[in-house]
Amino acid sequence: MRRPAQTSRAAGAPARGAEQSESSEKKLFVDFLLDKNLKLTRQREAVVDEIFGGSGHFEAEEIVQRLKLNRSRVSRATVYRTLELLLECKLVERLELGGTGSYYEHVHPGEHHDHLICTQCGNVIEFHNEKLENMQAEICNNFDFQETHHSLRIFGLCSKCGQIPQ
Amino acid sequence: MRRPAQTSRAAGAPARGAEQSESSEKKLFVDFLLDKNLKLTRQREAVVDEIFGGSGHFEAEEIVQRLKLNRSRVSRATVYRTLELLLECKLVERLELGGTGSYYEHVHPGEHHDHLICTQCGNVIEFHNEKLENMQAEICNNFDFQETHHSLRIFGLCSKCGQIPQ
DNA sequence: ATTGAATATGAGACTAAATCTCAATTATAA
DNA sequence: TTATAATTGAGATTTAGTCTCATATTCAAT
Repeated sequence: MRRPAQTSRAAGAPARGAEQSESSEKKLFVDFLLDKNLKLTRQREAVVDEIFGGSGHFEAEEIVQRLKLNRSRVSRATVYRTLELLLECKLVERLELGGTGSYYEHVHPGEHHDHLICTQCGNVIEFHNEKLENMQAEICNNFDFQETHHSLRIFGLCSKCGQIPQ
Repeated sequence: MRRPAQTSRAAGAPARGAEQSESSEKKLFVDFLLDKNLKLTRQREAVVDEIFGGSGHFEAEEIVQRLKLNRSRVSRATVYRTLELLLECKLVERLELGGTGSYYEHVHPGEHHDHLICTQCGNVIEFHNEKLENMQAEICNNFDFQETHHSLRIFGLCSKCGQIPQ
């Protein structure tokens, strides 16, 4: 996986409709903060705006840099701390692409998806399959396991890379 | 996840029967080396013996230490390098438990399993579900994606931890 | 508006995990 | 035995992320 990873949006993981505005998601975050007696600071707001404003997956360091270039000054520590909060309230998911560090992605409420990861070109394809999700729920049930979140990653060669003889 | 992680073997991921001896798996590794014009060294053999001899999941550093204590001297670099080879020939799988580093586990040929990971006590439950695997294969097929491997992790509270009110 | 207390931040030190370097060593085929 | 390609080890280095703690900020109560 040499090239910087890109994201394709697949059927089943459609672009968010107009019924879910960015500000309503931001409100979810603000409510989450209130609920935990945490404060809405300039820095947290900047991080959230940056993440909700972008698309695809990103590294924590990328947010640090984007903030540095574009607008407010937010420290690395605060970016990581805010990402933790966003993970907790499920507006962001962590994604390990097989390399060393973690990627993150903004997820719209109730729109979880899984990933096909091309180990050749780095392309990441999102998909969602309800039957798969249901079966996982069933398995959890069998084990009396209370799921909070899950991650399914399928690694291999995408349609383009699969055609080139290895 | 505070305590050192432990592994439970669940139904569907049974203990290996007598029909698959450790030495036959070692032969798979040796053949893999030969096939790639790689050499069977004392160090590689020591790493493989250590891994095939143990059970459950482990960190790379753990193997470095176990080798240091028990028998031969093998450098950290060589342990990591040998793990890469074992991943490639699918005798070992990498497992990210949500913390910083990676875990590995010895997998017997054709016996892949997935994981339920308790974020409270660190317990890791293995499971295998053929229907789930088939559906994944179908999804790959739909995307013309050639899978090499996959990883499904379900995080949450195990039956014990789920009973304790949060 | 002011105040106070709890919460948050930033700079940079620190840690952990993994990779890299390259001179010296070793396995294997001829 | 020899040639050579592959391998190794020690430790430097990189990377990703966490931690510390003095200072600053938020926000509810006044």
